[in-house]
Amino acid sequence: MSAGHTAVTTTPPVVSCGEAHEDCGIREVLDRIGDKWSVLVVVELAQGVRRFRELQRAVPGISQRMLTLTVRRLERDGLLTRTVHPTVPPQVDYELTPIGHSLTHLVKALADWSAQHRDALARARHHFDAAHPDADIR
Amino acid sequence: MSAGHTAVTTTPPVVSCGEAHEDCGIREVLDRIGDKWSVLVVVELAQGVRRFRELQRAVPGISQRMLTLTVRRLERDGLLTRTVHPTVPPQVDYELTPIGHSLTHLVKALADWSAQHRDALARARHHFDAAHPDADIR
DNA sequence: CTGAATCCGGATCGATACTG
DNA sequence: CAGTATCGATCCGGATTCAG
Repeated sequence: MSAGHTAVTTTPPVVSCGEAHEDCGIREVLDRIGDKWSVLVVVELAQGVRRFRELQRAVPGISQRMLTLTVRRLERDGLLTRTVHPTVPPQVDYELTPIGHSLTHLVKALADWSAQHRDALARARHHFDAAHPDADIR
Repeated sequence: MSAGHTAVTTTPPVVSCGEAHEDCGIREVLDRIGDKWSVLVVVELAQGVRRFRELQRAVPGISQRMLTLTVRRLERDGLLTRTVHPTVPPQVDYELTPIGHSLTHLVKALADWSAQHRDALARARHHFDAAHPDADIR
């Protein structure tokens, strides 16, 4: 056990993945809802049952392909149910499961945080860009 | 087990982006912390001040390039500060700003949700994969 | 209406080598 | 130690077309 230098770390650990950062499970969540469309679909479904077209209209910009993939993945993870009505023309209803609904609370926390710090973030970014005109960050 | 669903018909709109889904600001947040490494870096920095190498060791798997890009972006958004000590060899300290710290609460919510539903998600996925062996979702 | 299949451009990420 | 630069693989996502 080589002593080495003792790092100064006395900060109230709001988050700590057990002892090691070990990922916790944060990555798991973000891998699921961190994509471009999942949360938007979840937000819309938080309002109630939606059909495929309704979802597509409610989430402007999403392509059929992406909507299909998104709802399929959400279904796979048990966050929503997919109900096919054997009618013609076909009708498919999507609805959040209880777990999916519990996720909306998380999304709300995200939205709240965003609303609260949006201005500060924008200012910080503007300040940084002014100080580093030729930064290749973005 | 009480039979019959207790008809949660009227679900309280936990999240709703005003009238239109209009994105709220959820996408903004996810565009920032939804990437592969940001939250892991934030989690590590939640423990205290860290140097570049310390961060890299604390987040196994991250490359120098990705760590550099990640901390630069976080700095740009005002989530952390970067302090260069004019010593030799060079030493650079990274530390969360108050805003960055406030983000850790959000991350904790994510971790909690993940821990709480991880099993259910895994079961749902397993069940789905068994029912759809040839689904091209993943 | 709902969705599958295909093609393709861009973004992301990792590995490696080099610098101060 | 703390980066920067370059390259290539991979993935994500959009547009289009076809099908039940």
